[in-house]
Amino acid sequence: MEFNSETERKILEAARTVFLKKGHDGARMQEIADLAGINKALLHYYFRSKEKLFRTIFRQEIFLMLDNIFSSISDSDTFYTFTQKFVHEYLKNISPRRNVMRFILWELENSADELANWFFEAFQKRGFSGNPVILRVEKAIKDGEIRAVDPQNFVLNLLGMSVFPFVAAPLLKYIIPGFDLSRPTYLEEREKAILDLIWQGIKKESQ
Amino acid sequence: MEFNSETERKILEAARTVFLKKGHDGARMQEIADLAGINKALLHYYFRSKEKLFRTIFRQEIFLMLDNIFSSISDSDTFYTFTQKFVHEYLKNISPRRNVMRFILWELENSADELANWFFEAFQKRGFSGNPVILRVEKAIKDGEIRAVDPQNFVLNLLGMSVFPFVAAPLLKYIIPGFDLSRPTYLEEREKAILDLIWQGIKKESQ
DNA sequence: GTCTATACATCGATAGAC
DNA sequence: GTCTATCGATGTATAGAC
Repeated sequence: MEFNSETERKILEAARTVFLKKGHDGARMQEIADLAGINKALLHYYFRSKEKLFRTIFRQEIFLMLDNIFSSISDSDTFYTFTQKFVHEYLKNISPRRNVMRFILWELENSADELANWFFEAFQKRGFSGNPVILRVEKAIKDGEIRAVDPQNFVLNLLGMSVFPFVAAPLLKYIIPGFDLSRPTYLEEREKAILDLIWQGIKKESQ
Repeated sequence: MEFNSETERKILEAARTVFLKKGHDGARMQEIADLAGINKALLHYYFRSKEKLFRTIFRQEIFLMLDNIFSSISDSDTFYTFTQKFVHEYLKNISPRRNVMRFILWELENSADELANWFFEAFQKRGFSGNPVILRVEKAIKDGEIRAVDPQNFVLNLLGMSVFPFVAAPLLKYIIPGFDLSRPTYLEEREKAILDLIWQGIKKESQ
C-alpha cells in the first residue's frame, strides 16, 4: 500500500480502527481525527466526505483479506489439500480480524452490489473466471475425487463454520463451556474440527 | 406478549422495525416516532430513553427466537431426530428474521454479558441446566450414538452453517451462482445439505 | 396521554487565516 | 497542508399547555 503522505496514512489507520469497531453509523469524524492526531477539517481535505472515507476503508479491507486468502491456494492441489489450505488461510486471516468480518457482515446489507464487484475484481486479478472455491468443487466432483455434493451448499458450509465462531465470540464465551478464542491451540483445533466434519461426518464407522 | 396500551404496542412494533434494520447507532427516535404515527415526546414518555427502548427490543427478540426454537425439541428424541428438529426449527425461525440475526451478531459485541444472561434465563425456563445442544451431544457420545466428536465444535458447526447463508445473503446472491433464498424449496434443501454433511461428510463410500 | 415548542449537544462539512 | 472558528442540520431529551 502506497500513500501520498504520512498524514494520509495516519488518517486511514485511524479511520480503519474506528469504522471497523463502530460501523458506518456509529463512527464519528471527530473520533477519527482525534485518533489520527489531526483536526476534522483535514479529514475533509483529504477525503471529501465521511462516505468517501468509509468506502475507501471498506474496499481496502476486502482486497487485503481476499489477497491473503487466495495467494496461497492452488488449483493443482488435490481437493483435500485445496480445502485444507483454504480453511487454514481463512481462519488465519479471520482470527486477528474478528472486527473486519463483523463489520463486513453488518455493512454488506447496504453495499452488496459494490462489494460483489470488489470480489470479482479480486477473483479476476488472480485469473479466476468466477468463485474459485465453487470452481474447484465442481472439478473435484467431475474428477470423482468426492461424491456429488452441491457446490453451493459446500461453500456455505465451509464459510459458515469458519466465520461464525469469530463473529459470535463474545457471546459464545458465555454460552459454550470451554470456548476460548485466545487459547494458543484454538486455530488448529478449529481447523481440524471443520475438516474432520467435512470428511467424516459424525457417523460411527460402518454405520 | 401483553401491552399496557395500544400506543405502547405501536411504539414497540415501530422500534423493532427500525432498530433491526439500522442497529442501535443508525436508528433515529424521529424515524421510530414517524413509523408509529406519534411524536418523539411520546416515545420518551413510554420509554425514558433510546437506550431503554433499545434494550427492550433486543431482549424481546432474543426470547422470541429462543422460545420458538426450543419449544419443539425434546431430550427424549434420538440424536438424529434431535439434530434434525433443531436444524429445522432454527432455519425456520431464522428465515423470516434475517435482520434479527444480523442485528444480534452486530450488537452482541457491546452487550455480550447481558445477552448471555437472557440466554440462560431462557434455558432455565425450559428446565435446562445449561446449553441444551451441548448437553444433548454429550449424552449422545456417552450412549454411543455417535463417535466422540467435540461437543463445542459440533455446536459451532451447526450454528455456523445455519446462520451464515441468511446473514450474508445479499452478497452471496452475487458471488455464489444459483444462490437464491426466495426459492420455495430453499429451506428444505439447505436443511438436507447440513444434516447430510453432518452425517456423511463428503467422503466417497468406503474410501 | 398526547401534543408543540424548544433546549442543548453534536453531527458532517466548509470558510478563511496562515 | 494545517489550523480555528463556525455554519446549518439533526441528534436525544424535556418543559409545559391541553
